[in-house]
Amino acid sequence: MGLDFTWSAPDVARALIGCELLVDDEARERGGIIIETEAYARDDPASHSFRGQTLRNAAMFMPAGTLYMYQIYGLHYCLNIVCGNSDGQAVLIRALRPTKGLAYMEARRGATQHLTDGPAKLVQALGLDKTLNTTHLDSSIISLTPPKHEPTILQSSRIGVTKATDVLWRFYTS
DNA sequence: GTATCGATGATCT
DNA sequence: GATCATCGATACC
Repeated sequence: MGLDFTWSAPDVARALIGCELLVDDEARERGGIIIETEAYARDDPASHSFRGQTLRNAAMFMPAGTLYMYQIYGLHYCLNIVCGNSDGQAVLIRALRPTKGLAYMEARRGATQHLTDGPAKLVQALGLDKTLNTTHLDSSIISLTPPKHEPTILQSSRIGVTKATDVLWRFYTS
């Protein structure tokens, strides 16, 4: 069982809850348990892919498992994993529960609280940058480990979007 | 604890 | 010129 990124984005978003996401390069291993995700699809007014492929969202139309990192509000970066069949689907990683590399992440964030409780915060804490965009998970410094036991999954409408607010594609666990 | 608001710049219309 | 898949500071409860 586990997880197949060629699944639809909502299925992958649900399956990612409880997985441990670790980043390991020559500096330090750091990461945590994924506790919040959001799915975005092709025919989805809230998705970057809704109006078709552009330079920014090109990664979303690449094969499943490709990483999509974009800059938002001119300041922050967010991390997505592409799903489906090169058809404009992706899952936004919104929050982690830190498990490893606390000191590294505290240094990256300049704080000891709220290290990874937001999509841009976790990117900063993990020390990721836009060079990961369009690269593939399997050849990146990021690894994913499935949960030992399925966590309790809750869902809601997506955060910070004004379109398709009736779609319950935010998945999280307490 | 919640609410509001400004920062800041790439992207798209 | 408008729009952001956000965050942090501030004010208030």
